[in-house]
Amino acid sequence: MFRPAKFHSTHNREAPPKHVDGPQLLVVEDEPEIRRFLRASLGSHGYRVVEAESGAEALRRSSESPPDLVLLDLGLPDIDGLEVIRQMRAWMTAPIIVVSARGREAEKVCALDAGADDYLTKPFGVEELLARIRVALRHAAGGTEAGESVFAVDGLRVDQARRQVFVGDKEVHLTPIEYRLLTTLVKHAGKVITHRQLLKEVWGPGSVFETHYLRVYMAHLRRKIEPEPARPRVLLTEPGIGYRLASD
Amino acid sequence: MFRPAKFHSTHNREAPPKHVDGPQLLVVEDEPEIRRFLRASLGSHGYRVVEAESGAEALRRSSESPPDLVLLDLGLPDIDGLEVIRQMRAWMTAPIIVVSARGREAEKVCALDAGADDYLTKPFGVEELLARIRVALRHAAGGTEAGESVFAVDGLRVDQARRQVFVGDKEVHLTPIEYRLLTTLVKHAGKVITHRQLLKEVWGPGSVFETHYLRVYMAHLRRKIEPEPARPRVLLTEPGIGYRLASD
DNA sequence: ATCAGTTTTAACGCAATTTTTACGCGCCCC
DNA sequence: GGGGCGCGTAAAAATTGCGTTAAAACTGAT
Repeated sequence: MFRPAKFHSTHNREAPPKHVDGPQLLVVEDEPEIRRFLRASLGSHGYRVVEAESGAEALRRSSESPPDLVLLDLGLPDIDGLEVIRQMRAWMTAPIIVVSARGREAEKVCALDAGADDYLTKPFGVEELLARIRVALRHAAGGTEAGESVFAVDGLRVDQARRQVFVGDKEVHLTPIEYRLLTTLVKHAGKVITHRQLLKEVWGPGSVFETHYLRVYMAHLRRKIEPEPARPRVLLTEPGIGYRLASD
Repeated sequence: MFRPAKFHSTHNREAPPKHVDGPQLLVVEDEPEIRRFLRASLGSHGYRVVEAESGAEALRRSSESPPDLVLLDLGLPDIDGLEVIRQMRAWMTAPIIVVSARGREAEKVCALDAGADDYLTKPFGVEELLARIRVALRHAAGGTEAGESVFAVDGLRVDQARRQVFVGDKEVHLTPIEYRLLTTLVKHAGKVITHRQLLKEVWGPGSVFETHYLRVYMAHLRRKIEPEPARPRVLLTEPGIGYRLASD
Protein backbone atom coordinates (compact mmCIF):
# COMPACT_ATOMS: atom_id res chain seq x y z
CA MET A 1 0.00 0.00 0.00
CA PHE A 2 1.47 3.29 -1.11
CA ARG A 3 1.63 5.96 1.51
CA PRO A 4 3.53 9.23 1.09
CA ALA A 5 5.60 9.75 4.15
CA LYS A 6 4.79 13.37 4.64
CA PHE A 7 1.10 12.76 5.14
CA HIS A 8 0.29 11.88 8.67
CA SER A 9 -3.37 11.62 7.88
CA THR A 10 -3.13 8.00 6.93
CA HIS A 11 -6.77 7.17 6.83
CA ASN A 12 -7.77 8.99 3.68
CA ARG A 13 -8.07 5.83 1.71
CA GLU A 14 -9.28 3.53 4.45
CA ALA A 15 -12.68 3.70 6.12
CA PRO A 16 -13.17 7.42 6.65
CA PRO A 17 -13.73 8.42 10.27
CA LYS A 18 -16.85 10.20 11.34
CA HIS A 19 -15.24 12.58 13.80
CA VAL A 20 -12.08 13.98 12.36
CA ASP A 21 -11.14 15.42 15.69
CA GLY A 22 -12.01 12.60 18.02
CA PRO A 23 -9.97 11.96 21.17
CA GLN A 24 -6.24 12.27 20.75
CA LEU A 25 -4.23 9.12 21.44
CA LEU A 26 -0.52 9.07 22.06
CA VAL A 27 0.95 5.76 20.90
CA VAL A 28 4.34 5.02 22.42
CA GLU A 29 5.89 2.04 20.68
CA ASP A 30 9.33 1.40 19.24
CA GLU A 31 8.56 -1.31 16.73
CA PRO A 32 7.55 0.33 13.44
CA GLU A 33 5.21 -2.40 12.27
CA ILE A 34 3.16 -2.45 15.41
CA ARG A 35 3.06 1.31 15.31
CA ARG A 36 1.76 1.27 11.79
CA PHE A 37 -0.78 -1.36 12.68
CA LEU A 38 -2.06 0.66 15.61
CA ARG A 39 -2.07 3.84 13.59
CA ALA A 40 -4.32 2.22 11.02
CA SER A 41 -6.67 0.48 13.46
CA LEU A 42 -7.11 3.45 15.73
CA GLY A 43 -7.23 6.01 12.96
CA SER A 44 -10.00 4.20 11.20
CA HIS A 45 -12.08 4.41 14.35
CA GLY A 46 -11.95 8.16 14.48
CA TYR A 47 -9.09 8.68 16.91
CA ARG A 48 -6.38 11.22 16.24
CA VAL A 49 -3.11 9.35 16.60
CA VAL A 50 0.17 10.90 17.69
CA GLU A 51 3.19 8.64 17.78
CA ALA A 52 6.38 8.39 19.75
CA GLU A 53 9.09 5.78 19.44
CA SER A 54 10.97 6.42 22.63
CA GLY A 55 10.32 7.42 26.20
CA ALA A 56 11.91 10.82 25.77
CA GLU A 57 9.84 11.54 22.70
CA ALA A 58 6.70 10.37 24.51
CA LEU A 59 7.27 12.81 27.35
CA ARG A 60 8.00 15.62 24.93
CA ARG A 61 4.99 14.93 22.73
CA SER A 62 2.63 14.62 25.66
CA SER A 63 3.68 17.94 27.11
CA GLU A 64 3.45 19.65 23.74
CA SER A 65 -0.12 18.62 23.17
CA PRO A 66 -1.69 16.73 26.05
CA PRO A 67 -3.30 13.54 24.77
CA ASP A 68 -6.66 12.23 25.95
CA LEU A 69 -5.17 8.78 26.42
CA VAL A 70 -1.75 7.12 26.25
CA LEU A 71 -1.00 3.69 24.82
CA LEU A 72 2.36 2.76 26.21
CA ASP A 73 4.69 -0.08 25.35
CA LEU A 74 6.88 -0.83 28.34
CA GLY A 75 9.85 -2.10 26.32
CA LEU A 76 11.35 1.18 25.23
CA PRO A 77 14.92 1.70 24.05
CA ASP A 78 15.84 4.62 26.26
CA ILE A 79 13.87 5.15 29.48
CA ASP A 80 12.28 2.47 31.62
CA GLY A 81 8.56 2.28 30.98
CA LEU A 82 7.73 2.60 34.67
CA GLU A 83 9.65 5.83 34.79
CA VAL A 84 7.64 7.15 31.86
CA ILE A 85 4.43 6.36 33.73
CA ARG A 86 5.63 8.16 36.82
CA GLN A 87 6.78 11.22 34.93
CA MET A 88 3.49 11.47 33.11
CA ARG A 89 1.47 10.98 36.28
CA ALA A 90 3.34 13.84 37.85
CA TRP A 91 1.26 16.30 35.89
CA MET A 92 -1.12 14.41 33.65
CA THR A 93 -4.39 12.70 34.55
CA ALA A 94 -5.25 11.18 31.18
CA PRO A 95 -5.59 7.39 31.29
CA ILE A 96 -2.55 5.27 30.49
CA ILE A 97 -2.98 1.82 28.98
CA VAL A 98 0.15 -0.29 29.04
CA VAL A 99 0.76 -2.69 26.18
CA SER A 100 3.60 -5.10 26.72
CA ALA A 101 5.07 -8.23 25.27
CA ARG A 102 6.22 -9.46 28.62
CA GLY A 103 3.36 -10.72 30.73
CA ARG A 104 5.13 -11.20 34.03
CA GLU A 105 2.73 -10.62 36.86
CA ALA A 106 5.10 -8.55 38.96
CA GLU A 107 5.56 -6.20 36.06
CA LYS A 108 1.84 -5.73 35.70
CA VAL A 109 1.50 -4.97 39.37
CA CYS A 110 4.30 -2.41 39.25
CA ALA A 111 2.88 -0.66 36.22
CA LEU A 112 -0.63 -0.52 37.62
CA ASP A 113 0.58 0.74 40.98
CA ALA A 114 2.76 3.33 39.30
CA GLY A 115 -0.35 4.89 37.84
CA ALA A 116 -1.29 2.92 34.76
CA ASP A 117 -4.98 2.30 34.31
CA ASP A 118 -4.90 -0.94 32.36
CA TYR A 119 -2.39 -3.54 31.18
CA LEU A 120 -2.69 -5.52 27.98
CA THR A 121 -0.40 -8.39 27.06
CA LYS A 122 0.65 -8.94 23.46
CA PRO A 123 -0.64 -10.46 21.38
CA PHE A 124 -4.05 -8.93 21.86
CA GLY A 125 -7.10 -8.47 19.67
CA VAL A 126 -7.85 -5.07 18.24
CA GLU A 127 -11.44 -5.24 19.35
CA GLU A 128 -10.41 -5.78 22.93
CA LEU A 129 -7.96 -2.90 22.74
CA LEU A 130 -10.67 -0.65 21.36
CA ALA A 131 -13.09 -1.73 24.07
CA ARG A 132 -10.54 -0.99 26.78
CA ILE A 133 -9.83 2.38 25.23
CA ARG A 134 -13.54 3.14 25.37
CA VAL A 135 -13.63 2.17 29.04
CA ALA A 136 -10.67 4.38 29.85
CA LEU A 137 -12.09 7.36 27.99
CA ARG A 138 -15.44 6.79 29.67
CA HIS A 139 -13.71 7.06 33.03
CA ALA A 140 -11.85 10.17 32.05
CA ALA A 141 -15.00 11.84 30.77
CA GLY A 142 -16.86 11.10 33.97
CA GLY A 143 -14.06 12.30 36.18
CA THR A 144 -13.61 15.73 34.71
CA GLU A 145 -16.36 18.26 34.80
CA ALA A 146 -17.56 17.92 31.26
CA GLY A 147 -20.41 20.37 30.82
CA GLU A 148 -19.75 23.89 31.98
CA SER A 149 -23.27 25.17 32.18
CA VAL A 150 -22.79 28.65 33.56
CA PHE A 151 -24.89 31.56 32.50
CA ALA A 152 -23.75 35.14 33.06
CA VAL A 153 -25.13 38.59 32.47
CA ASP A 154 -24.47 41.92 34.00
CA GLY A 155 -23.02 40.81 37.30
CA LEU A 156 -25.31 37.79 37.64
CA ARG A 157 -23.81 34.32 37.36
CA VAL A 158 -25.78 31.07 37.44
CA ASP A 159 -23.80 27.85 37.77
CA GLN A 160 -26.29 25.10 37.07
CA ALA A 161 -23.89 22.23 37.72
CA ARG A 162 -23.19 23.45 41.23
CA ARG A 163 -26.62 24.92 41.72
CA GLN A 164 -25.08 28.18 42.83
CA VAL A 165 -25.95 31.78 42.02
CA PHE A 166 -23.60 34.72 42.36
CA VAL A 167 -24.20 38.45 42.21
CA GLY A 168 -20.92 40.20 41.67
CA ASP A 169 -18.71 37.80 43.58
CA LYS A 170 -21.01 37.11 46.50
CA GLU A 171 -23.12 33.98 46.52
CA VAL A 172 -26.83 34.46 47.09
CA HIS A 173 -29.01 31.75 48.50
CA LEU A 174 -32.15 30.90 46.58
CA THR A 175 -35.02 28.74 47.77
CA PRO A 176 -36.01 25.78 45.57
CA ILE A 177 -38.80 27.66 43.81
CA GLU A 178 -36.74 30.80 43.37
CA TYR A 179 -33.97 28.73 41.82
CA ARG A 180 -36.26 26.84 39.47
CA LEU A 181 -37.88 30.06 38.39
CA LEU A 182 -34.52 31.61 37.65
CA THR A 183 -33.16 28.61 35.77
CA THR A 184 -36.33 28.41 33.73
CA LEU A 185 -35.79 32.00 32.71
CA VAL A 186 -32.14 31.26 32.00
CA LYS A 187 -33.10 28.35 29.78
CA HIS A 188 -34.95 30.76 27.50
CA ALA A 189 -32.67 33.73 28.10
CA GLY A 190 -33.47 36.69 25.89
CA LYS A 191 -36.85 35.33 24.91
CA VAL A 192 -40.20 36.13 26.45
CA ILE A 193 -41.83 33.42 28.51
CA THR A 194 -45.55 33.61 29.12
CA HIS A 195 -47.11 33.40 32.56
CA ARG A 196 -48.70 30.09 31.69
CA GLN A 197 -45.41 28.59 30.58
CA LEU A 198 -43.53 29.71 33.68
CA LEU A 199 -46.22 28.49 36.03
CA LYS A 200 -46.38 25.16 34.26
CA GLU A 201 -42.63 24.62 34.40
CA VAL A 202 -42.07 25.78 37.95
CA TRP A 203 -45.24 24.98 39.87
CA GLY A 204 -46.62 22.26 37.63
CA PRO A 205 -49.58 22.17 35.27
CA GLY A 206 -52.04 22.36 38.15
CA SER A 207 -51.15 25.96 38.93
CA VAL A 208 -51.30 27.64 35.53
CA PHE A 209 -53.76 30.27 36.74
CA GLU A 210 -52.10 31.33 39.97
CA THR A 211 -50.38 34.29 38.35
CA HIS A 212 -49.92 36.00 41.71
CA TYR A 213 -47.27 33.37 42.54
CA LEU A 214 -45.19 34.90 39.80
CA ARG A 215 -45.53 38.41 41.17
CA VAL A 216 -44.39 37.54 44.63
CA TYR A 217 -41.54 35.32 43.48
CA MET A 218 -40.32 37.76 40.86
CA ALA A 219 -40.22 40.29 43.65
CA HIS A 220 -38.17 37.88 45.76
CA LEU A 221 -35.75 37.23 42.93
CA ARG A 222 -35.35 40.89 42.05
CA ARG A 223 -34.66 41.78 45.66
CA LYS A 224 -31.93 39.16 45.82
CA ILE A 225 -30.47 39.67 42.37
CA GLU A 226 -31.09 43.17 41.06
CA PRO A 227 -28.84 45.96 42.33
CA GLU A 228 -31.87 48.24 42.24
CA PRO A 229 -34.99 46.04 42.49
CA ALA A 230 -37.31 48.87 41.56
CA ARG A 231 -35.59 49.32 38.20
CA PRO A 232 -34.96 45.82 36.90
CA ARG A 233 -32.03 45.39 34.53
CA VAL A 234 -32.06 41.63 34.22
CA LEU A 235 -35.49 40.33 35.19
CA LEU A 236 -37.73 42.21 32.82
CA THR A 237 -41.51 42.41 32.77
CA GLU A 238 -43.38 42.06 29.51
CA PRO A 239 -46.73 43.56 30.51
CA GLY A 240 -49.70 41.39 29.72
CA ILE A 241 -47.48 38.58 28.44
CA GLY A 242 -44.93 37.31 30.88
CA TYR A 243 -41.28 37.83 31.76
CA ARG A 244 -37.92 37.89 30.07
CA LEU A 245 -34.36 37.49 31.20
CA ALA A 246 -31.94 39.94 29.64
CA SER A 247 -29.06 38.39 27.73
CA ASP A 248 -25.97 40.00 26.37
CA MET B 1 -37.18 -9.29 55.50
CA PHE B 2 -36.73 -13.03 55.17
CA ARG B 3 -33.40 -14.74 55.06
CA PRO B 4 -33.10 -18.38 53.95
CA ALA B 5 -31.50 -20.54 56.56
CA LYS B 6 -28.76 -21.79 54.31
CA PHE B 7 -27.11 -18.38 54.10
CA HIS B 8 -27.02 -18.10 57.79
CA SER B 9 -23.35 -17.81 58.44
CA THR B 10 -21.21 -18.77 55.53
CA HIS B 11 -18.21 -16.70 56.36
CA ASN B 12 -18.00 -16.59 60.13
CA ARG B 13 -15.86 -19.67 60.29
CA GLU B 14 -12.60 -18.20 59.19
CA ALA B 15 -11.65 -15.28 61.30
CA PRO B 16 -9.51 -13.01 59.18
CA PRO B 17 -8.28 -9.71 60.62
CA LYS B 18 -9.71 -8.13 63.71
CA HIS B 19 -10.52 -4.75 62.29
CA VAL B 20 -12.14 -5.32 58.93
CA ASP B 21 -13.07 -1.81 57.97
CA GLY B 22 -11.75 -1.58 54.45
CA PRO B 23 -13.75 -1.20 51.25
CA GLN B 24 -16.60 -3.62 50.78
CA LEU B 25 -16.25 -6.01 47.87
CA LEU B 26 -19.11 -8.04 46.45
CA VAL B 27 -17.82 -11.33 45.08
CA VAL B 28 -20.21 -12.97 42.63
CA GLU B 29 -19.07 -16.50 41.87
CA ASP B 30 -20.86 -19.81 41.79
CA GLU B 31 -17.97 -22.17 42.34
CA PRO B 32 -17.49 -22.63 46.09
CA GLU B 33 -13.73 -23.26 45.97
CA ILE B 34 -12.95 -20.14 44.01
CA ARG B 35 -15.23 -18.22 46.31
CA ARG B 36 -13.39 -19.49 49.34
CA PHE B 37 -10.08 -18.71 47.75
CA LEU B 38 -11.10 -15.16 46.96
CA ARG B 39 -12.64 -14.68 50.39
CA ALA B 40 -9.34 -15.63 51.99
CA SER B 41 -7.10 -13.62 49.65
CA LEU B 42 -9.17 -10.49 49.73
CA GLY B 43 -10.07 -10.71 53.38
CA SER B 44 -6.45 -10.94 54.40
CA HIS B 45 -5.80 -7.68 52.58
CA GLY B 46 -8.30 -5.79 54.66
CA TYR B 47 -11.30 -5.90 52.36
CA ARG B 48 -14.76 -6.68 53.67
CA VAL B 49 -16.06 -9.47 51.49
CA VAL B 50 -19.72 -10.09 50.76
CA GLU B 51 -20.55 -13.10 48.63
CA ALA B 52 -23.23 -14.06 46.16
CA GLU B 53 -23.50 -17.30 44.24
CA SER B 54 -26.08 -16.27 41.67
CA GLY B 55 -27.04 -13.23 39.65
CA ALA B 56 -30.27 -12.74 41.56
CA GLU B 57 -28.47 -12.87 44.86
CA ALA B 58 -25.87 -10.44 43.58
CA LEU B 59 -28.48 -7.88 42.63
CA ARG B 60 -30.26 -8.30 45.94
CA ARG B 61 -27.10 -8.03 48.02
CA SER B 62 -25.84 -5.00 46.15
CA SER B 63 -29.06 -3.10 46.58
CA GLU B 64 -29.28 -3.96 50.25
CA SER B 65 -25.81 -2.65 51.01
CA PRO B 66 -24.07 -1.03 48.06
CA PRO B 67 -20.54 -2.41 47.63
CA ASP B 68 -17.49 -0.31 46.81
CA LEU B 69 -16.52 -2.74 44.06
CA VAL B 70 -17.96 -5.83 42.38
CA LEU B 71 -16.01 -8.90 41.31
CA LEU B 72 -18.25 -10.68 38.85
CA ASP B 73 -17.97 -14.10 37.31
CA LEU B 74 -19.83 -14.12 34.02
CA GLY B 75 -20.73 -17.79 34.11
CA LEU B 76 -23.64 -17.69 36.50
CA PRO B 77 -26.31 -20.37 36.88
CA ASP B 78 -29.37 -18.12 36.62
CA ILE B 79 -29.07 -14.73 34.94
CA ASP B 80 -26.71 -13.86 32.11
CA GLY B 81 -23.68 -12.00 33.42
CA LEU B 82 -24.15 -9.18 30.94
CA GLU B 83 -27.64 -8.62 32.26
CA VAL B 84 -26.27 -8.40 35.79
CA ILE B 85 -23.85 -5.72 34.66
CA ARG B 86 -26.60 -3.73 33.00
CA GLN B 87 -28.92 -3.98 35.99
CA MET B 88 -26.21 -2.83 38.34
CA ARG B 89 -25.17 0.02 36.08
CA ALA B 90 -28.75 1.25 36.12
CA TRP B 91 -28.19 2.74 39.54
CA MET B 92 -24.69 1.94 40.75
CA THR B 93 -21.43 3.64 39.85
CA ALA B 94 -19.07 1.39 41.77
CA PRO B 95 -16.49 -0.34 39.58
CA ILE B 96 -17.23 -3.82 38.21
CA ILE B 97 -14.36 -6.19 37.48
CA VAL B 98 -15.34 -9.21 35.44
CA VAL B 99 -13.59 -12.49 36.10
CA SER B 100 -14.30 -15.19 33.59
CA ALA B 101 -13.05 -18.57 32.53
CA ARG B 102 -13.94 -18.00 28.92
CA GLY B 103 -11.56 -15.60 27.27
CA ARG B 104 -13.34 -15.05 24.00
CA GLU B 105 -12.63 -11.59 22.71
CA ALA B 106 -16.21 -10.82 21.72
CA GLU B 107 -17.30 -11.58 25.25
CA LYS B 108 -14.77 -9.20 26.71
CA VAL B 109 -15.90 -6.45 24.37
CA CYS B 110 -19.56 -6.99 25.27
CA ALA B 111 -18.87 -6.97 29.00
CA LEU B 112 -16.70 -3.84 28.84
CA ASP B 113 -19.21 -2.01 26.68
CA ALA B 114 -22.05 -3.06 28.96
CA GLY B 115 -20.40 -1.14 31.75
CA ALA B 116 -17.70 -3.34 33.23
CA ASP B 117 -14.47 -1.58 34.11
CA ASP B 118 -12.01 -4.43 33.70
CA TYR B 119 -11.93 -8.03 32.51
CA LEU B 120 -9.69 -10.71 33.90
CA THR B 121 -9.36 -14.16 32.38
CA LYS B 122 -8.93 -17.22 34.59
CA PRO B 123 -6.52 -18.39 35.62
CA PHE B 124 -5.09 -15.19 36.99
CA GLY B 125 -2.60 -14.28 39.67
CA VAL B 126 -3.84 -12.91 42.97
CA GLU B 127 -1.34 -10.11 42.88
CA GLU B 128 -2.62 -8.94 39.54
CA LEU B 129 -6.20 -9.11 40.77
CA LEU B 130 -5.28 -7.06 43.82
CA ALA B 131 -3.48 -4.51 41.66
CA ARG B 132 -6.46 -4.16 39.37
CA ILE B 133 -8.75 -3.77 42.37
CA ARG B 134 -6.51 -0.96 43.62
CA VAL B 135 -6.71 0.73 40.22
CA ALA B 136 -10.49 0.47 40.16
CA LEU B 137 -10.86 1.82 43.69
CA ARG B 138 -8.43 4.63 42.87
CA HIS B 139 -10.69 5.60 39.99
CA ALA B 140 -13.80 5.43 42.11
CA ALA B 141 -12.22 7.65 44.73
CA GLY B 142 -12.39 10.42 42.19
CA GLY B 143 -8.93 11.52 41.19
CA THR B 144 -6.96 9.71 38.53
CA GLU B 145 -3.93 11.11 40.25
CA ALA B 146 -1.38 8.53 41.20
CA GLY B 147 -0.74 10.34 44.45
CA GLU B 148 -2.80 10.05 47.58
CA SER B 149 -6.46 10.82 47.15
CA VAL B 150 -6.86 13.11 50.11
CA PHE B 151 -9.47 15.79 50.35
CA ALA B 152 -9.07 18.76 52.65
CA VAL B 153 -11.12 21.80 53.61
CA ASP B 154 -11.17 24.05 56.56
CA GLY B 155 -9.57 21.74 59.09
CA LEU B 156 -11.18 18.58 57.74
CA ARG B 157 -9.00 15.99 56.02
CA VAL B 158 -10.27 12.80 54.39
CA ASP B 159 -7.70 10.21 53.35
CA GLN B 160 -9.57 7.73 51.21
CA ALA B 161 -6.59 5.47 50.65
CA ARG B 162 -6.18 4.91 54.39
CA ARG B 163 -9.83 5.34 55.28
CA GLN B 164 -8.99 7.94 57.85
CA VAL B 165 -10.62 11.24 58.72
CA PHE B 166 -8.95 14.02 60.63
CA VAL B 167 -10.29 17.19 62.18
CA GLY B 168 -7.41 19.52 62.84
CA ASP B 169 -4.78 16.94 63.66
CA LYS B 170 -6.94 14.57 65.64
CA GLU B 171 -8.36 11.50 63.96
CA VAL B 172 -12.07 10.94 64.34
CA HIS B 173 -13.69 7.56 64.11
CA LEU B 174 -16.56 7.21 61.66
CA THR B 175 -18.94 4.29 61.38
CA PRO B 176 -19.24 2.61 57.96
CA ILE B 177 -22.32 4.58 56.98
CA GLU B 178 -20.95 7.86 58.26
CA TYR B 179 -17.77 7.31 56.27
CA ARG B 180 -19.61 6.33 53.13
CA LEU B 181 -21.86 9.37 53.41
CA LEU B 182 -18.87 11.65 53.84
CA THR B 183 -16.91 10.18 50.93
CA THR B 184 -19.95 10.43 48.71
CA LEU B 185 -20.12 14.11 49.53
CA VAL B 186 -16.38 14.42 48.97
CA LYS B 187 -16.69 12.84 45.55
CA HIS B 188 -18.93 15.69 44.48
CA ALA B 189 -17.34 18.36 46.63
CA GLY B 190 -18.72 21.80 45.93
CA LYS B 191 -21.74 20.49 44.13
CA VAL B 192 -25.17 19.91 45.55
CA ILE B 193 -26.20 16.29 45.90
CA THR B 194 -29.89 15.57 46.11
CA HIS B 195 -31.44 13.52 48.87
CA ARG B 196 -32.31 10.80 46.36
CA GLN B 197 -28.79 10.59 45.05
CA LEU B 198 -27.24 10.36 48.50
CA LEU B 199 -29.69 7.74 49.69
CA LYS B 200 -29.16 5.70 46.55
CA GLU B 201 -25.39 5.75 46.83
CA VAL B 202 -25.16 5.16 50.55
CA TRP B 203 -28.16 3.02 51.49
CA GLY B 204 -29.01 1.52 48.10
CA PRO B 205 -31.87 2.14 45.70
CA GLY B 206 -34.41 0.61 48.04
CA SER B 207 -34.13 3.49 50.49
CA VAL B 208 -34.55 6.54 48.29
CA PHE B 209 -37.50 7.81 50.31
CA GLU B 210 -36.08 7.43 53.80
CA THR B 211 -34.94 11.03 53.99
CA HIS B 212 -34.86 10.91 57.77
CA TYR B 213 -31.78 8.69 57.55
CA LEU B 214 -29.99 11.67 56.11
CA ARG B 215 -31.06 13.98 58.91
CA VAL B 216 -29.83 11.77 61.67
CA TYR B 217 -26.58 10.89 59.94
CA MET B 218 -25.84 14.45 58.92
CA ALA B 219 -26.32 15.31 62.57
CA HIS B 220 -23.85 12.58 63.53
CA LEU B 221 -21.30 13.76 61.00
CA ARG B 222 -21.63 17.39 61.97
CA ARG B 223 -21.20 16.58 65.61
CA LYS B 224 -18.00 14.72 64.83
CA ILE B 225 -16.63 17.05 62.19
CA GLU B 226 -17.92 20.58 62.60
CA PRO B 227 -16.31 22.77 65.25
CA GLU B 228 -19.72 24.28 65.89
CA PRO B 229 -22.36 21.74 64.76
CA ALA B 230 -25.16 24.25 65.00
CA ARG B 231 -23.48 26.53 62.46
CA PRO B 232 -22.14 24.19 59.77
CA ARG B 233 -19.18 25.46 57.77
CA VAL B 234 -18.43 22.33 55.76
CA LEU B 235 -21.54 20.16 55.65
CA LEU B 236 -24.05 22.53 54.17
CA THR B 237 -27.80 22.07 53.84
CA GLU B 238 -29.56 23.02 50.64
CA PRO B 239 -33.12 23.18 51.91
CA GLY B 240 -35.57 21.19 49.89
CA ILE B 241 -32.84 19.80 47.66
CA GLY B 242 -30.06 18.00 49.46
CA TYR B 243 -26.62 18.68 50.87
CA ARG B 244 -23.32 20.08 49.74
CA LEU B 245 -19.75 19.80 50.95
CA ALA B 246 -17.90 23.08 50.90
CA SER B 247 -14.85 23.07 48.67
CA ASP B 248 -11.69 25.21 48.61
C1' DA C 1 -25.89 -15.42 76.24
C1' DT C 2 -23.99 -11.07 76.81
C1' DC C 3 -22.10 -6.82 75.46
C1' DA C 4 -20.47 -2.74 72.76
C1' DG C 5 -20.93 -0.47 68.64
C1' DT C 6 -24.00 0.58 65.00
C1' DT C 7 -28.22 1.27 62.53
C1' DT C 8 -33.13 2.04 62.47
C1' DT C 9 -37.26 4.05 64.23
C1' DA C 10 -39.98 7.52 66.51
C1' DA C 11 -41.12 11.96 68.43
C1' DC C 12 -40.94 16.96 68.96
C1' DG C 13 -39.57 21.91 68.62
C1' DC C 14 -37.89 25.09 65.55
C1' DA C 15 -36.64 27.29 61.15
C1' DA C 16 -37.27 27.90 56.31
C1' DT C 17 -40.29 27.98 52.66
C1' DT C 18 -44.58 28.35 50.36
C1' DT C 19 -49.10 30.04 50.16
C1' DT C 20 -52.46 33.29 51.23
C1' DT C 21 -54.07 37.80 52.02
C1' DA C 22 -53.96 42.66 51.85
C1' DC C 23 -52.79 47.12 50.05
C1' DG C 24 -50.71 50.82 46.91
C1' DC C 25 -49.62 52.41 42.42
C1' DG C 26 -50.14 53.59 37.55
C1' DC C 27 -52.81 52.95 33.45
C1' DC C 28 -56.59 52.79 30.20
C1' DC C 29 -61.36 53.25 29.20
C1' DC C 30 -65.79 54.28 30.12
C1' DG D 1 -63.27 61.00 38.22
C1' DG D 2 -64.03 56.42 39.30
C1' DG D 3 -63.60 51.62 38.77
C1' DG D 4 -61.42 47.75 36.76
C1' DC D 5 -57.06 45.64 35.77
C1' DG D 6 -52.33 44.18 35.86
C1' DC D 7 -48.39 44.69 38.49
C1' DG D 8 -45.24 45.19 42.67
C1' DT D 9 -44.58 45.01 47.62
C1' DA D 10 -45.15 43.58 52.21
C1' DA D 11 -46.40 40.76 55.84
C1' DA D 12 -49.29 37.23 58.05
C1' DA D 13 -50.74 32.26 57.95
C1' DA D 14 -50.04 27.61 56.73
C1' DT D 15 -47.20 24.10 55.45
C1' DT D 16 -43.28 21.63 55.00
C1' DG D 17 -38.73 20.34 56.00
C1' DC D 18 -34.78 20.14 59.18
C1' DG D 19 -32.04 19.15 63.46
C1' DT D 20 -31.95 16.98 67.62
C1' DT D 21 -32.53 13.51 71.00
C1' DA D 22 -33.42 9.20 72.79
C1' DA D 23 -35.02 4.71 72.73
C1' DA D 24 -35.41 0.26 70.23
C1' DA D 25 -33.57 -3.19 67.10
C1' DC D 26 -29.84 -5.14 65.14
C1' DT D 27 -24.95 -7.04 64.35
C1' DG D 28 -20.77 -9.18 65.17
C1' DA D 29 -17.40 -10.54 68.66
C1' DT D 30 -16.31 -12.36 73.12
